[in-house]
Amino acid sequence: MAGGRKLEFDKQKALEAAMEVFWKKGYLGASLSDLTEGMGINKPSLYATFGNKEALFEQATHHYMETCSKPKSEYLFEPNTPLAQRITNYLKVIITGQCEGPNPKGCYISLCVAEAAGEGMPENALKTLNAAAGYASELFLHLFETDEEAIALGLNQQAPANARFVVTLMNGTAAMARAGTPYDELQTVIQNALRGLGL
Amino acid sequence: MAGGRKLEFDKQKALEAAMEVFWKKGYLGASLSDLTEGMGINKPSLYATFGNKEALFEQATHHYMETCSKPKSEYLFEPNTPLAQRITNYLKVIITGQCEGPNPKGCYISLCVAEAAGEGMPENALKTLNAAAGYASELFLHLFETDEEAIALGLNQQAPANARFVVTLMNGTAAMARAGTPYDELQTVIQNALRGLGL
DNA sequence: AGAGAATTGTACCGTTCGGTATAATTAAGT
DNA sequence: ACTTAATTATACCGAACGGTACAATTCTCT
Repeated sequence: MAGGRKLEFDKQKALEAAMEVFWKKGYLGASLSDLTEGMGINKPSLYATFGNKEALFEQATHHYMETCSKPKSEYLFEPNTPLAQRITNYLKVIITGQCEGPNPKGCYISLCVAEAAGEGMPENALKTLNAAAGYASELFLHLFETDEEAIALGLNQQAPANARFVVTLMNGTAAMARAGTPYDELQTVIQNALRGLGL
Repeated sequence: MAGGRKLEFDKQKALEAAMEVFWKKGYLGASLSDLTEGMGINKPSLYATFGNKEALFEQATHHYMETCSKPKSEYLFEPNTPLAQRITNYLKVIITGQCEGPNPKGCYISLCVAEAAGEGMPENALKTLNAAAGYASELFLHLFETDEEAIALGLNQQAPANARFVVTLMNGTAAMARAGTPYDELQTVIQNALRGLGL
């Protein structure tokens, strides 16, 4: 036995960088040159560490869901907080993530799903993407179906439609953010959304 | 003097086909092979007739706005029709266009704007695209600021925010439609949208 | 019929694409 | 020190990219 040369880069940092490249360019739009440059490594290192472009995309997508998407859902289930306030807090942090910070504008998933409809995306990347795309819908469906206050307000009666409305709006804010709309202008749609839900 | 060989294809039909290719693939995502195949012509014919890929995109975008986008706005200004009904009719035909018919799913402009944020789009294509992207916002801004019933309802007081809400939602339905959501499921957001506006 | 103008198909240009073979490095274990 | 395992950089692969030169074809006008 004998251990070889050490990795000269941080695997997590490289994955984070790959996520940002896909977030900015999409899957097909991100070239290997874009990726290796953003990650600060060479092609052979990329292939040895992550497999290939498709496998890297799957890992980057998983990383996005775990670090950027899922953590924000806690705002929806904060105890001792009215439903309207929870949804407001959630949408605020979602829109903030779409408009501000060091990451690219918009939503990683929304962008890649739009890209995927044009065909040319490999099979496993598609599967990973579709699984991620369903997360927000199921989140709000679960909220409207099981939350005590949501039931009291009757939001559970049309839970699928209500969930679709919120998810549709979040896809819309992602598109607007990507087009350059700043947070201050986009944040106002939250009030309209709450009214649209009857809150 | 002397006229040469006749064009063997219908220029308008070819432009229509190019529009569909860009609608499905985006600007960068549409290769010349995609375009020539969809249009049924060869590359030299394409370059002789439309200039180059960028010029073809500008003409296809213009064609989209004139034939798909602008005609639908008449629903917003139909006389002797309540505002809520006009907006409902407009959104219904918009969502129908995003979900059904022979064209690709979603919105041509919304897709290309999302693509443009990833850089790599040439300058003139960007300018054409940004001009087209502002159309819907200005349309609803004008509606909420000048429509008699809108003013009576106070929608003119926050016309920019109300217009942004509707445009955001339409970008959202475009994303949902592109992801495969059928018309029947998407149409329900119209009611939420009207409530969100206070109608 | 013949000359000139325009469109056609084919074949090609340099560049970039995703992916890899190879050889030079760097480390650990004996 | 020496072997072995792992990572590095360079250079390359066939294919596809946007775009074009060229010759053959098809037309109008004289």
